[in-house]
Amino acid sequence: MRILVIEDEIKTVQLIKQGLEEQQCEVDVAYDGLMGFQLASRNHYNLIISDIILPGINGLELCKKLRANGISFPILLLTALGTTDDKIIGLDSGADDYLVKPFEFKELMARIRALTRRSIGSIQTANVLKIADLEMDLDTKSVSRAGNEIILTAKEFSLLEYFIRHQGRVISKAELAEKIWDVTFDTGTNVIEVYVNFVRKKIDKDFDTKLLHTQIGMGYVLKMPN
Amino acid sequence: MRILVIEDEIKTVQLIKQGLEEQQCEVDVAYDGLMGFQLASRNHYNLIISDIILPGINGLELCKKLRANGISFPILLLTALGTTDDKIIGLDSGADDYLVKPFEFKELMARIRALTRRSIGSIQTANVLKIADLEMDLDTKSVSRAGNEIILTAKEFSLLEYFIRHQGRVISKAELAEKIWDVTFDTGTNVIEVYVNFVRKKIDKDFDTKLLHTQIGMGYVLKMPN
DNA sequence: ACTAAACATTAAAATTCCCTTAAAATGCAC
DNA sequence: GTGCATTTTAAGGGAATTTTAATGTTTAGT
Repeated sequence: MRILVIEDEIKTVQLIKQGLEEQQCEVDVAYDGLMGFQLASRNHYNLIISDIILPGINGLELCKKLRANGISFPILLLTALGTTDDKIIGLDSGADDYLVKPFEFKELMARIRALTRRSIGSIQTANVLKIADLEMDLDTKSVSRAGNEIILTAKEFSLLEYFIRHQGRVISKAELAEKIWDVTFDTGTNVIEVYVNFVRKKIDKDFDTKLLHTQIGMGYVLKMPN
Repeated sequence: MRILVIEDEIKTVQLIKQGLEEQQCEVDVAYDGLMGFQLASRNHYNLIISDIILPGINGLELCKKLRANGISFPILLLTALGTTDDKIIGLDSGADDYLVKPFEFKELMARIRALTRRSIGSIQTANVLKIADLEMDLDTKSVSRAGNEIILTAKEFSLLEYFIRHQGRVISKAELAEKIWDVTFDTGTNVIEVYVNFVRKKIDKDFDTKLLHTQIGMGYVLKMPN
């Protein structure tokens, strides 16, 4: 776990750095906003902890700059500015969490765990897409509904995957043709209808609540019925 | 944006639900932990807001159960339990954020924005067009007025979409023929009148304030009456 | 108030869209 | 190449949508 701390107050830095290192984290420290920005741009971190009041660029501008540059790792703002409006400005400038000084160290640690859980978890947890009782495991390429295994062919799998990833959205045949069949314009074929029928037979036929619906003239949706 | 609120205190629910709906969020409500779990398992949400003290399963157990079941959308715990240890327990049971009651509503909204920013890969918009209490979701191709769902066919949808996009402007039949029916000149048909009638039946008939008006000799306007 | 034009409404006709089935083509392993 | 599974094409039928057409109502101008 790599963490960047941006803070000019030596005492706070010491406290955080020591605490984090006890949890086996690698900690980099920047003492002003510019240095923080440079470090964050050049290296990959699991988390940035930043003060708002900083020499050079302040923490809010730093957040915005980082986000504008496409840097997406979690940012926790840690500051003495404690009014509700301060918090709103902080969060809206791109931070993921906001903790007001003085704080208890164990709360900081819990918030750090919450923020970093995702990035770590995503490596370990299985790659499973879900809607209602229908599950799709992208690693094992297996699909099941209500626990019953469903065997799909490659095309059927791609099609269903696209539907699950865009569940709730009505997807036009033109879009499916482009994304699943890689054809840009209609070639007067009905493959899509045939494949929707195949998928339906497998995921919906034996079940009461149908998931794959057609909106005539618009496309298909995968969703729970109302 | 779909949000699930799990809370047994009616007043708090009212406040949150109303505030979120003003921001064009779809809000589902569960009044106890079990119902919350069932809704969260069956549907896809962008965020769950849950109280800790709940009838049935409490908020902490709910978090753990949801995470154990592979449900990964953000959870915000909202509770009166404000000690640091409460927060730590909450965050460590799988929640992403923890807000102590009483809170200012605008802080809740800012935290919601921060939590959902990520999951909405495309912040670009929830893709909703609106006029008065009439809403049109371009993704789900669904339309509602004052919360009541309205089913439209493809042509009706296109027509209404054109009206909403150009609300307040008087649109001639010639323009509609060109934009919606792709014909450049009049073929002595009355399809447009028929379809305006269809749309009116669905969006205006059951409501007091009519939105789709005709300006004889000029065309149609979608607007609030004066 | 009367008339012609513009629009609204309704029902039936025409068409499009989609589902389904089966057969043909393709790809793949042996 | 043969046989099997997958993918694509083709065709028929049914239902929902779209259009036409006929009739009723409102509006604007005289």
